[in-house]
Amino acid sequence: MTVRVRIAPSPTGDPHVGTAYIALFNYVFARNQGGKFVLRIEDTDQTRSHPASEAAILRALRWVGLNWDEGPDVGGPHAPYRQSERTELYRKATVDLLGTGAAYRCFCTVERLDGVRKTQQDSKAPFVGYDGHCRAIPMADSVARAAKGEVHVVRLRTPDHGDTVVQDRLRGEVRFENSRIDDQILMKSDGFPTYHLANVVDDHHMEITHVIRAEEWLTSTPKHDLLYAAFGWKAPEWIHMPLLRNPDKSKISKRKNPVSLDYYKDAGFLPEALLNYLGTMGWSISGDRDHFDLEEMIKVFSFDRISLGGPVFDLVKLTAMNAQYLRALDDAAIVARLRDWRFSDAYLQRLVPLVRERIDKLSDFVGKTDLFFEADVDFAPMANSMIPKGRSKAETIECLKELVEVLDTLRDFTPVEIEAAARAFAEKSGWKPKEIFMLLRVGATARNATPPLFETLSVLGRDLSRRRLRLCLEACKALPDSAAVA
RNA sequence: GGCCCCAUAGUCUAGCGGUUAGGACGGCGCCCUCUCACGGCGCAGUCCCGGGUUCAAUUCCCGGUGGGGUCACCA
Repeated sequence: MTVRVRIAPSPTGDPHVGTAYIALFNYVFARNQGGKFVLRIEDTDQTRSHPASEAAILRALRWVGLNWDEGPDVGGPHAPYRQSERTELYRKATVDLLGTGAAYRCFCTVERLDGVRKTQQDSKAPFVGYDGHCRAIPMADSVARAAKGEVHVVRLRTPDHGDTVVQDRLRGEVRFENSRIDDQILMKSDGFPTYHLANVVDDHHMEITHVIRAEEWLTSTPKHDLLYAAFGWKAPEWIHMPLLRNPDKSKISKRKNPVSLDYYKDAGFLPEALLNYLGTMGWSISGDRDHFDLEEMIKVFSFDRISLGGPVFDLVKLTAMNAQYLRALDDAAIVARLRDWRFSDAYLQRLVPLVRERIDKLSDFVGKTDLFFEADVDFAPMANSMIPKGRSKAETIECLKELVEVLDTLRDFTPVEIEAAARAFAEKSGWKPKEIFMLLRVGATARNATPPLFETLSVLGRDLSRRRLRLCLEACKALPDSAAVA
């Protein structure tokens, strides 16, 4: 059997805890079965792919112990693994489908599509999706128009009647009415495939037998089954894992939960504790135990022990589990972990330039740099200085929210880039640069006096900065409305 | 809104027709102790509701309710 592990690197895409969660189950199942895994990198096109992000995701997965450099390994024969390097395959597949009539060219404009969708939504139609406008274009016309260079996409012709029954390993039969399945776009007008096409074509050529992915894909699975059928290929076994949730039960998101593996690393969580914790999300090793390591999980793994209620990712419980792992380490091991984490020469050398003028004795160092060695900081003592003079609580909250988004869009988290973005934001928002800088300082450090702001943010990194800004935002919300200083 | 998935304490879960409904986190209390932690012990707290099926439903079926997902030339 062969399983695939997908990673989707985007310009600012961080290694996501959800990616690790799904990767974990793929990894464990494959190792349990003595199977193989194929890594697939879903860089959709030139504008969105980002090599640095790709590397960061792989590094983070290795950090938690999911290592594709060892073991029953990456299926070399199926290279290349980047979607952007497999376009010829998708093109050929599309030609095949067009030839058999299983797919057709659609020349509709985006405007027309938007109009159709709006009409359907406004009239509360039971089906919202493509209306089949281009289905009836005769083959000869279709070919001629394409040859003339007319812009078009390629859609799958889905059946009008009957049902498509998806076999899900965890749920059994899941039935969908064909009349409600959209004529899915396979090939975009820019010549790149959609996920649906690339996914099916790659999984087939890479001889994937088991697809373990998140539940959010369940409703598009009938389209994938239909696509396999159109090609005359055998579909893999589908296994849809429950979705990790925020405390409010919605799908886990960075607005409500730290979601980047880099956050957990920076905050000083032990990778084996994080992995163990993820293993208890929707899966159990037995009735009275929740501590286990990767190898043990691999040895006894079974899908029969999956529970389908979406598990809430609970930082408090993760922290408790981490504490137990930490205590199980001997002193020397903890020293080694500390070194790797923040007490490396490399890290200290980043800190020293920031504080050398601020320390009169070596012993001042710890007091001046403590904010770099903390993860979540306490805003309670800052209650009186979070809201800038002359600004309202609501304004401050809104500003913090937008600042987080600004930081999220930065490609490299360098001081120069951060400063430029902060100044640009000040210009746009009508806040004075000084005000923005102070808000950023307080929000990211819970302190009024710090080393130079942009260098500080850069060293802290995107994930710690974001987390602290969010915590500050929450602390602001908890303030009485009268907290603003006149 | 249509479709799809799900439902055991606040949270993660065990259970797969008959159990005092088990474990973990969190909470509370006690013990240990120069403090604080750690550790140990204990307590409180759960089968969403309504119908069936059955001698017997947390467990099986149906309906409701609730939560979630999904309805893009994103993945």
